[in-house]
Amino acid sequence: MVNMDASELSGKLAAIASPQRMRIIALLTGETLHVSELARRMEMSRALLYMHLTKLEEAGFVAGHLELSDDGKAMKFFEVLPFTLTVTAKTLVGAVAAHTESEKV
Amino acid sequence: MVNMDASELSGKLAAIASPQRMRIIALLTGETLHVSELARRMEMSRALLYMHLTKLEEAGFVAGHLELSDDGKAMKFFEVLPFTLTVTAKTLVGAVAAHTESEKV
DNA sequence: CGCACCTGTAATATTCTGCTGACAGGTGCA
DNA sequence: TGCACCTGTCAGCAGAATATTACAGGTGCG
Repeated sequence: MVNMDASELSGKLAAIASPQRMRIIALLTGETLHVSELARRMEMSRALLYMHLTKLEEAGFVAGHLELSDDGKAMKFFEVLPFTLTVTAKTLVGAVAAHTESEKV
Repeated sequence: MVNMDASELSGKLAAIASPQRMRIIALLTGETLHVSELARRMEMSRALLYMHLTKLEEAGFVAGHLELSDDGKAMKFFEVLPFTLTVTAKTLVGAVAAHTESEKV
């Protein structure tokens, strides 16, 4: 991931910019939880949580995988993927340049 | 700026997450421009540009100052402020903690 | 069987952003 | 006086993001 495209960078930043999603990552840091449990701790509906998790997963911040518990119940666990995102003016210049570059058909 | 509050961090990220605003910073990097000129290069209305500039200024990425041109016309110039924004899972944990902390009345 | 868990999604309402067009005001110059 | 520049703001609208409710499906347990 040497040079990030403007839209890609924008996607990542937007995904992480939401306070709710920041909380999700904070909760999942150090501890992997399944969706329902996470929903309880976040005090939000599962439907809404799915929306947030999808965005985080698309941006590459978290990963989910289905697991069978001891008593045979299917549970989807989510974990945070290690990441470091650094943004400077220079980064942005590069991203914008890479973007307009890719538009040259 | 040792520890950033969750809402503050969210504000900064949201401000910089927009492709349009990324372009603005890219254009202003190395060269300070006045509003009307910037609007022409961005190919957008001044009203819209003001909205973007306001967000960027509130987030601390750019700064604007009024200047008198040689022929006495008032022109508002904008420049990018040097910044480095690094986000990791740890950063977010700290931001969220700082935020809930500040809510303890 | 009924109950308590779980996953997943569709339809819907609500709130936030981005954007346009129009306005009011200022200066210099022919 | 009229034109070409500039700054600054407000009303309004379309679309995106956010959030809720409601549904359909599955498993184990008493």
